Amino acid sequence: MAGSIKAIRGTRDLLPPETATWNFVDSAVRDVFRVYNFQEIRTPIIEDLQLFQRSVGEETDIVSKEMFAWEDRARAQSEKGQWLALRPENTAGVVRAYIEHKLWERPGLQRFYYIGPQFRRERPQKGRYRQFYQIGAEVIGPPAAGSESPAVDAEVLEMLATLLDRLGIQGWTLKLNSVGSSKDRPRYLQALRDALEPVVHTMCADCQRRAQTNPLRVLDCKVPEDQPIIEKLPRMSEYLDEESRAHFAEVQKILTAVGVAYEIDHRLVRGLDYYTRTAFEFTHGALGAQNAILGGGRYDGLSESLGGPPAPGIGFAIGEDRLVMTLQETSGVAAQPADVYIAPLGAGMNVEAAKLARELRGKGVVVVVGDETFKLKKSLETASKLGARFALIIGENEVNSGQFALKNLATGEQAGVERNRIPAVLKR
RNA sequence: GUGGGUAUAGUUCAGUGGCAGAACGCCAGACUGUGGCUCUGGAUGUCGUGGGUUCGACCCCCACUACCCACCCCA
Repeated sequence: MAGSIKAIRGTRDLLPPETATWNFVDSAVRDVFRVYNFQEIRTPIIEDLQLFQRSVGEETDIVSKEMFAWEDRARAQSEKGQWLALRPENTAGVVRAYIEHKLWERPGLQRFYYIGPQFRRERPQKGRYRQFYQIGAEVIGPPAAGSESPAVDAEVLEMLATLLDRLGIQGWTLKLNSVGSSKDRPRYLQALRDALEPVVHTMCADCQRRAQTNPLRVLDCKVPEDQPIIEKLPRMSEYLDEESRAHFAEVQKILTAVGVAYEIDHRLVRGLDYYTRTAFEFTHGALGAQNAILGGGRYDGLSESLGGPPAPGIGFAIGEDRLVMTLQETSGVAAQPADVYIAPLGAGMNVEAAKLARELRGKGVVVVVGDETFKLKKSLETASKLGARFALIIGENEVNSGQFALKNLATGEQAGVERNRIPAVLKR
């Protein structure tokens, strides 16, 4: 319809039967995370803009160009308005909540997971939306609780591998790198800048820009001509101090021991400023250009940069839209059909149908009810299209005799069933 | 933000400077209370929006918008 209101750019409606796949993913996630003792956290969709400036980083594309942000009305004339933003990711909100509610006072490590919408004002394309959904988890806590342990990193990665396997996703790749601690990073960045300085003018325009704004991103460049240069650039691994090196080695040792396959990718970098040390990405070939199905890493200094106590952590975010996409390209999930379609036949039968439907639903039977004005032919046709297993006819004959006509729509068999036996017959 | 492609029925898509099409779907019918298969009939479109050229534009031109793909960035 021309002129009618449509979903706004970059947003979309998720309709049945596709929503069945989303529900399948959600429940698999809750199942798997539960046995790792992760618990759900729900944070607001709106946050103080500063939260993202101080965590994700003011210079990142996400914060500098892609935020939905606005100034809230001031409450008093003397005050200035507060800048609010739709969350572009959820780790910052979780860490904010951790600090705000003093969750370090709780025993041990905090293990949270979340499932929810995130917002970035990017140009939409395959696997990229302005409102998109992330499934994420965070492990965070005081160092004394073991939050810095490489065992935590390995456990999180192993959990992800378990989840993807559980979902039946095949052909994923785990890419792993260490981007260094806050002590390692400046030394590496300096080395990178020094190495780029004499050669950057021969590189692509994007790299020349990146060399200025975010030298790590140069490693990401896909321009073929630049590859020989990038291969010769210093690697992060050469600039890790002894502690970081041992940490990363231990993560790999455990992964190998538990049988999770990974690839070291020296050029893997993350786009958010808060990441330190272990960084990772799971990719999948079926996704097109946006091939990262999930990404994450350690953020040892994030709590402090938000005004909290030392609380190292590690987390990840799964792009649920992309996950569902790979699932649909491989398997797909069928919507649950109705157990029975009740076809009331003739005046007064809607009442009988409603009574029976209520009883059956109380016993967990999935019931769809037709209408007494429908011709039987139409009711049966609708029942078939819905994929119902049975059609139950309620007409004068049935009410008088007490024998209800129950038809198996797959076999075509039909039999009279006493009213009190109907639930038993319909049980799967 | 940049580039390319696309825009016609609910969906997937044909189409020609001179009355708008197919398939699937939807609705109805093929004698009484029996679906799937088949047959028959029907409805639905301001041909994305706004301008322009023309006797006449769904078709040609311009602008805009949206969607798709890619860059960028990321999940």
